[in-house]
Amino acid sequence: MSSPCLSTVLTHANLTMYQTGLPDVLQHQATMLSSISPLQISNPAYSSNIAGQGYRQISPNYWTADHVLEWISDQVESTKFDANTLSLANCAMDGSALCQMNREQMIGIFGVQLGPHLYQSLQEHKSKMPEMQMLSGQELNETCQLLDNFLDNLGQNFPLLSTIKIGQAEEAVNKREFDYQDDYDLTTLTMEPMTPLRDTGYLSDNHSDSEYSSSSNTGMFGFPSIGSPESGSSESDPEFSYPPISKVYIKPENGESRLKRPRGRPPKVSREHSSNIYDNPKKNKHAPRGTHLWEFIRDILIHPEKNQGLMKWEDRREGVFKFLKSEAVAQMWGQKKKNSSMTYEKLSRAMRYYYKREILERVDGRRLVYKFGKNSSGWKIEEIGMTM
DNA sequence: GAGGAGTTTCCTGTTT
DNA sequence: CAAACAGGAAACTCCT
Repeated sequence: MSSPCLSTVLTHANLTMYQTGLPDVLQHQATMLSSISPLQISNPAYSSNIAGQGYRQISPNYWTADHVLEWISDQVESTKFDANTLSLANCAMDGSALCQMNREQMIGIFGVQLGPHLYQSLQEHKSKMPEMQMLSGQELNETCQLLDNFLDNLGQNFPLLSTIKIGQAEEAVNKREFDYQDDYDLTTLTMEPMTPLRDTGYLSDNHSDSEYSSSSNTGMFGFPSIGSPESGSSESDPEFSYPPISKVYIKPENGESRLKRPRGRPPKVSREHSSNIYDNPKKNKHAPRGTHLWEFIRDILIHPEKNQGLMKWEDRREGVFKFLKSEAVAQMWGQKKKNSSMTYEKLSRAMRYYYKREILERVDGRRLVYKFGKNSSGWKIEEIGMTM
């Protein structure tokens, strides 16, 4: 995925966000928002995604990565800038990251032509939303607190959710049980029937009802960071972010039961219950095209705010990296692919396929360590345009 | 509808 | 001994 046409990807991102994603989001919001206070709803980070109104009504600080893309797209159009010369990896950031950049950095990233224009535009947007700028500290804190409580409650039914840490909220909220880095440990989780994670290897059969039925996503992380809620942030991944609140899939609509099989080889149906794992009519387990594992991994690595101790660079220049929380990363990948039974075991198999394609290189003798290969892109400091 | 890409799942064996 | 690694095989979805 070296450098796809920006406009194509932007279009894709918007499609994903506003067409594909919206019904889900709305549905899920309808379900969830009753438990969320008006404050949360008034939080621009929320409303933006609920309404899909784009970045204009929102302070740049709260732009999601999709908003940023949308904004860049508009600026590209208005300046008649040739988007093909833009690296999408450079656009993969959310509003808060964007706002931290000074003019020179923007020029460095977006070039002398587009950079100043973007900077100017950003300042204008900022000045239009002064009150939004004030919405930090306490209000954000309260929001996070509410989310915290909300998740606590939710966590009673959905154990994994209680392990979620709200992206940037970590600064605003006391760490406590949210602290993903410290507390998140899949091995300690009890997978209730609804979260059919199997750490024990290949006892794979009973994803049965749970995995493919209504509360299917419950075993996943479920939260966007406040700064980049449920939106995309990279070229490869319009949806990339810490995942949105777990979607609570309610029911098949209008009886249109699509018996969609999950992706990949079906889990063995023998051992315990060979129930209808495909009974669930609603889930399409396949993520949109353009979502590749290596890009997902790369995006975690190049976005420290999203990394949160999941992975680290061993050798930044050489592209050597290490999984620190392998199962957590696998869970996130699974969340992204709407597959709650993803494990590091499976993820690593996919990683190994990259050796052949030279997207990754083998690092012998080091566990959980991989290296980007010559057919990967978007991770080098020069490509990204800023130091991490 | 065929075929390819990119996984996902399962499995057996090996290495750390 | 457990966890990670390796890689074959089959199955699956999405896309062209």
